[in-house]
Amino acid sequence: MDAALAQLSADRGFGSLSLREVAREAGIAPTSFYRHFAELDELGLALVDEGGVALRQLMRQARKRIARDGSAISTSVDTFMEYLGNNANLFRLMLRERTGVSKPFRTAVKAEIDHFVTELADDLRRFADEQNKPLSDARVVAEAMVTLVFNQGAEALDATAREREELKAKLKTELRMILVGSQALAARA
Amino acid sequence: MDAALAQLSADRGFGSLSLREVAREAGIAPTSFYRHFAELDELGLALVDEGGVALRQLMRQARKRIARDGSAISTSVDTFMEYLGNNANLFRLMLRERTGVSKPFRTAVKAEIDHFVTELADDLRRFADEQNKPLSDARVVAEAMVTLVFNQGAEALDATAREREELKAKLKTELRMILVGSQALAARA
DNA sequence: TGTACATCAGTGAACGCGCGTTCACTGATGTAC
DNA sequence: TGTACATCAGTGAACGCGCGTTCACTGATGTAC
Repeated sequence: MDAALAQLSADRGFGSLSLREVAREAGIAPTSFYRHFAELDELGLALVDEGGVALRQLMRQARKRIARDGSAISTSVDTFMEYLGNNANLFRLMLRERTGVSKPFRTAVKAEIDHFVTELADDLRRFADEQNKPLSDARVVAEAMVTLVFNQGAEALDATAREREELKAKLKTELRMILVGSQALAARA
Repeated sequence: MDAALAQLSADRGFGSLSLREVAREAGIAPTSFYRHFAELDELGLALVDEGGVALRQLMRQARKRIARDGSAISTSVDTFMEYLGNNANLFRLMLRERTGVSKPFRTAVKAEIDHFVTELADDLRRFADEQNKPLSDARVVAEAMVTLVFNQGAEALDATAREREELKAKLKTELRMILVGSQALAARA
């Protein structure tokens, strides 16, 4: 699994890996691969699972920091970007396969993201209650936020440190617009 | 080019096409391919150009309809989805290669989308002036809108008619949140 | 109008290559009695 | 504690396959004079 991850990059997707390449990188004979997985996709799906674990860790970490520092949007974005840097290839895999060519991959990644969206929607509702600022369509808000975060994340992966900071600032602005917009729509209704 | 487009689907990306497959579909010998393009990627980039043309048509069409029917967000989303249906594989290509594995493709698609974002930002500013409702960060608003539209578009491509309607409704809500949010942020400043 | 020539899209045979997968086999480690 | 056996991760040789690309060649269409 490490060997496969190591070969991912902006220019190498999981789909372009061959079993023989992965085995070479892992330092084993191609035939030995079958001792561990029935086929290459099985390894890929195991990696997606790992990605899901990383997402749940990320969420717990963000919650902890928000409880301590406040500033939910800014703290969340900072935490996300930090995780992105530390697990670059795992996120690369998730981001790419989300809209990739293999249905099992798309399904698996979407399930992980869906779980993430659900948790975020819960947090948003709780947050809205605490602050007494009602939100309209919390689930839709959460989906839009996650879409924007993941898309900017994909850009950030291959950006310079300077560009990364700009992306973070832009992303925070976008999330604030959605949050404020949702509050405004709730107030109108 | 038609032969290549015809082979794209949810489960077939451009990257998984072989020159021999395309030639077979086109009804010519593999060697004849070289009479038209130096390599397969050259054909792909020609298709991305076609996609850019479709995007510009889409924008003109949407402007015309908005001038006639009003309701900018709703009309734009409807027009986009209609185009999506009529040029499914062209959009599939753009959506996939935007974050794909080949740098020339990513660059080409991003250039087309960037152009689209710039035009949308102009429209948003003009619209804000006419209605006398100032916007904050029109460019950021346009980018967020385009990100959401394209992502929902990718989902819509393989959805049933019923799911498509839900996606449209959700997308309109999301765009409204961003627009209203941007107006609210401008009002606060 | 005829003639000579250039261009152009097409062809089939052939090449070397990396691929996924099968097979029968090896030797180390773990387990039962 | 010793012995017999099972399990497990590993191996190299071999297979057939589809691939991109080259080559020398064909015949139709377009162009110059």
